[in-house]
Amino acid sequence: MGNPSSDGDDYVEVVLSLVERIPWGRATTYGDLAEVVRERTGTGGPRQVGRVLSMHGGGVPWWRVVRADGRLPAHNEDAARQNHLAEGTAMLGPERVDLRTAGWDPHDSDSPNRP
DNA sequence: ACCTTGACCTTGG
DNA sequence: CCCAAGGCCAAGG
Repeated sequence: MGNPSSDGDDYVEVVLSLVERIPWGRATTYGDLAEVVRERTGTGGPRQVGRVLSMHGGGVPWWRVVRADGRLPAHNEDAARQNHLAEGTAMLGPERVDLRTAGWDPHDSDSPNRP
């Protein structure tokens, strides 16, 4: 049943809950995340995911969400880099996550993937 | 209702 | 690899 409080809050909750599930040392993209969120809430896109993280990302590992090409978030690249370094995330360059290895698909949030 | 902005994506040169 | 253009979705002025 729906929580009639507000759809906007629901959207935010869905995004944050998914971001919290991204495993240590892995990463996913705004686009893939938005795709799953859209299936659950019926709305939103990559930019909306970015908006949510910019406003409410303080309590979740936001640095594990990167752009489609693996580049770090466009406003906190420095902090993101430090976190990935600490997590030992597979990187291609100093500013790019290796999604081929560290990529995590929010669709398969139940099982491990991409060894 | 129109226009601008933004933690985006994809394609083409 | 770098750059530009068009598309996309919602919020705020």
